[in-house]
Amino acid sequence: MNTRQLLDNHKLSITEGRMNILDIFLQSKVGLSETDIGDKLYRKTDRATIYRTLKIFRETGIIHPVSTEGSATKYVLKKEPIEHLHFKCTKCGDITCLADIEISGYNLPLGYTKLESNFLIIGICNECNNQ
Amino acid sequence: MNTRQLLDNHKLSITEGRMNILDIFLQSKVGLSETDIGDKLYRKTDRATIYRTLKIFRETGIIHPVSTEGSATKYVLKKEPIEHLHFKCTKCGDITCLADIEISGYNLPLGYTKLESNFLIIGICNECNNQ
DNA sequence: CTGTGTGCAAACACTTTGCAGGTGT
DNA sequence: ACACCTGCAAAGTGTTTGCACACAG
Repeated sequence: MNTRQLLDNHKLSITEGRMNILDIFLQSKVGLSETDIGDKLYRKTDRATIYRTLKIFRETGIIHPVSTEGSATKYVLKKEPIEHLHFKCTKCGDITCLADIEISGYNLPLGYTKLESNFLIIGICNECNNQ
Repeated sequence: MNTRQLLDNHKLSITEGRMNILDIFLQSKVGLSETDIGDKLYRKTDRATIYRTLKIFRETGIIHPVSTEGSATKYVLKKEPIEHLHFKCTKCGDITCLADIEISGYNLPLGYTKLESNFLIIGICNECNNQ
């Protein structure tokens, strides 16, 4: 998936800054916060700009938040709309999508409407367990 | 459930401040943040104290966080250890436990260990839908 | 050319920390 | 009496906003 294409699909103008940030998401397997992104850009991009970009990416559905546990909000690229788990490792701090695990078998009470969902498991990841 | 008893069960010393805060949790059906609690105490209690109390209640397992979406962390009393849903209404902002809905039917990948979990649905609650 | 994106600076919201004095056991 | 709780003040993060200039379409 190409960054230009992705921005265009979501009707966003194509700027260098947005492509850089999108690139970082495309290359990351874990959830990213403003700070994570700023670091990877060697802080050459203003924080306000990154926050604004994250907001727009979120609103247009390019990314979605996976966790805010404890501190900054972390985001990942939006995958298929299947409900799936996110996993936060308390040792390394990384947040990953367990996209192959689908959640099912629940019904909301009468009168409730679902817009979004976020299923987070907190624990120790495979890599940290094998150390 | 009595506040004194509850604090004692968790080996916490019984102070007026803690009983007040615990009372508020016992009487609330929705998740509460520091600000929510401070307001209900007419801001007679220092913010730092409330934050410290929330931290201790969380560490001892009296309460657990249900959402931080957008802003302050909200907590509810810990119920049975069954995994259940939390629901955040985007209209009224309230967060409630859907304690009668149990989540099941998923397995973590090999090597992953679960410590905690937090399943949040975001949408419109029954009351807000009927307005 | 015109609207939108960006950097800078300031402000705001949420949370934590050190210290001195007060309270629970 | 001693440990722990609390208030106060300050500081530390995370995030948003107004404005002037720069850039994309």
